[in-house]
Amino acid sequence: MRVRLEDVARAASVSPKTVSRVLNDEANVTDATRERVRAAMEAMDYRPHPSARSLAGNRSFVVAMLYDNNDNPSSTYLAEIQDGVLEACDAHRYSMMVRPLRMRDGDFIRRLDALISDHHPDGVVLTPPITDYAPLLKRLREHKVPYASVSPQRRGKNLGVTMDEQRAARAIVEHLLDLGHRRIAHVVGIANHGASRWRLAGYHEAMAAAGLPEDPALVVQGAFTFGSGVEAARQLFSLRKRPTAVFAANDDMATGVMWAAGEYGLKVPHDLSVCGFDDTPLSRQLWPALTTVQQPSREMGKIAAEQLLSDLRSHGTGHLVQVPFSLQIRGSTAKAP
Amino acid sequence: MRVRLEDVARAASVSPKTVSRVLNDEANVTDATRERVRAAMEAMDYRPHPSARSLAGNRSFVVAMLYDNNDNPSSTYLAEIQDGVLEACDAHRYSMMVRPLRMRDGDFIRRLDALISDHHPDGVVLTPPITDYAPLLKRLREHKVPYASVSPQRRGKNLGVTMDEQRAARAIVEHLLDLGHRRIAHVVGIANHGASRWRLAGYHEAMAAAGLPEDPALVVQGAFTFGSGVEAARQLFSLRKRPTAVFAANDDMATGVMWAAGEYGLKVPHDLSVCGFDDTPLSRQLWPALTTVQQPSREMGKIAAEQLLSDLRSHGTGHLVQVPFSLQIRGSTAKAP
DNA sequence: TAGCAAATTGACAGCGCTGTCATTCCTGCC
DNA sequence: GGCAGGAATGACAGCGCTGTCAATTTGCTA
Repeated sequence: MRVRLEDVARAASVSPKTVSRVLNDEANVTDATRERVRAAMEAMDYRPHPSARSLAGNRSFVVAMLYDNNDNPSSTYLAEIQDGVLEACDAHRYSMMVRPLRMRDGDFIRRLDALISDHHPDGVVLTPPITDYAPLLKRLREHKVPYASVSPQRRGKNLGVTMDEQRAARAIVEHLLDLGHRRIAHVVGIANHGASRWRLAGYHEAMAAAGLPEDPALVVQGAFTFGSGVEAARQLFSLRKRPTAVFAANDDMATGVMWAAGEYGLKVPHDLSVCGFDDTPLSRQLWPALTTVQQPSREMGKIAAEQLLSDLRSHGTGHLVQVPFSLQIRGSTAKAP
Repeated sequence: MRVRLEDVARAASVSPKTVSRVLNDEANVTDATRERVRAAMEAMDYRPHPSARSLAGNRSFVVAMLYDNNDNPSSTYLAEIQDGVLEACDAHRYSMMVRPLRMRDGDFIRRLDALISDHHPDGVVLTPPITDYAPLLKRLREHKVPYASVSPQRRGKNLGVTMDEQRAARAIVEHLLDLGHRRIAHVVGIANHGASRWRLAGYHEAMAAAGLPEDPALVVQGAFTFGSGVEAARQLFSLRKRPTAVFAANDDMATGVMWAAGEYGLKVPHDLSVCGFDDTPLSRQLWPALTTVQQPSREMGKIAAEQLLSDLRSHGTGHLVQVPFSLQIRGSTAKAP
């Protein structure tokens, strides 16, 4: 039979309420008592019943991770964030609930309301690109459901985690500049995504800092997919003056660029340098391996969830954490021809 | 304030217990009463409190989806299954919990036990490759937690969903044979995975049926990844007598094969036909688009969850459903040179 | 039309915890 | 040594629902 809090209380010779206090890390328990209760819990392998805690304590121990599976960056990216969030939730004995929401759907808010009234999550983790969708944020605030974001566009006093993508993008373009490239193209991601904007801004910044004139033909729209990378590259390779390097806003598109290079008989990196962003597993499997920016997605998911949980525990302790990036210089970039 | 069952009862002039009966689709309620209660629920937008239901009814309304994120087929595949499972759970007002478990880790069973004692899932959905891991199944039975599987290797009286992958593999190889190919290679997936075995068996079957001699050099080991596809292809292209067609056990490896073809100056499909398996989004983005077998992963996840939920509701009503496959003949395969 | 079984409905306790508030146990200090 | 005041602990009700079983109504049969 299940071990209950009452059983632990009896074993530790205290009242159930005291065990509850220890369980919830509440104040006003002497160290000796706390230790005794802890030992009893341990010895009996006590597991609190989440539903009972939830019912009595008016909280759910559930964190919902919201994402947009329509307009999403890539399933690998989301899967990694999910893993990170899950790890953090696990560590704090929270459970994670995942929730696809399609921003473009009319019933977006209705589905959010349903999530909240059906499951009462204690908090929510938002992932790109829905970190900055105003109606969503408004609704969450109305329901008083705290949230933390992964790579939000607006950096306010909100919780979550970011990376300085603009500086990272600038750094990778500077790497190309250092290699002697001057005609450097950029394949942009989906418009309105923060990722697209920051990476483009970093590209502009690096080019401007190098005193290079902007050639609008070298900035091509993509959509974060392999296919869009192929198409963007075809446009670039059809120019009278081809670029000698392409910085794609993510690895999938960069892979598409490398693919298209093959079609045009361009050898990477001899004739063309290519770099991406994200450091997906794919980038290491390519040949040559892709120069890219490591974005620690899993870690970022974990941090976002931790900030949320910390803030749930004691309001005001959550922050917006910035994680460092690191360039992964690999075989796909080389001296300009 | 929250609408409670009691409020609905008052509005419908019945006892709380009767509302509960309607909520749980129990027998012995007159149609008139049932209707009246339903109307009241609707009018008041009543949402039962899952924790209260769970606590009183000794069930959790939670379905856990277990997967191996170490040795997994691909995150896209898992993400699609997850979406399907989630859809089914939502429809039945269950919540879904995801759970990575590493089969190769020593604490596999401990983590499973923790999942069960912490969250008490009413049922579990298993995904490849952990659908047939004996210690896992044993433990689930010991805990009396019902499970349904996606593509289990053993077809017993268990619940879940399958596709006749062997016949699908045979069909796609026959497609190559129809195009006049005789030297057809196969890139195998991770050993022990059902998917690898069935697809290989289908390949053998088709070749044998066509009366073609087996050339062991044409069967190369891969690992379901893009990179392993590239390497396998390099082996194949280094043979004195190259294959004219390659059937890779999944799309990622097929993409790798196409990539390697470029390295060797082989034009797809002119010099080499390539086909894959899964019909991932990637397969349509490639140029030429990949001939492959459509595996309706999302649908399969949904079906597996539905069978599980059906069986939870009334024991014995869940089945092992077989879904049809369909060949997606696209640009990557053509007449033998 | 009485009489009985089956169908329908309801009363009530209790699932395992936590919030509230009362009680007891310590301190330090005059 | 006695007492105020805060720290530690406990008693008890109740969170919102369902299981059990009792009460009532209904539908038949004789």
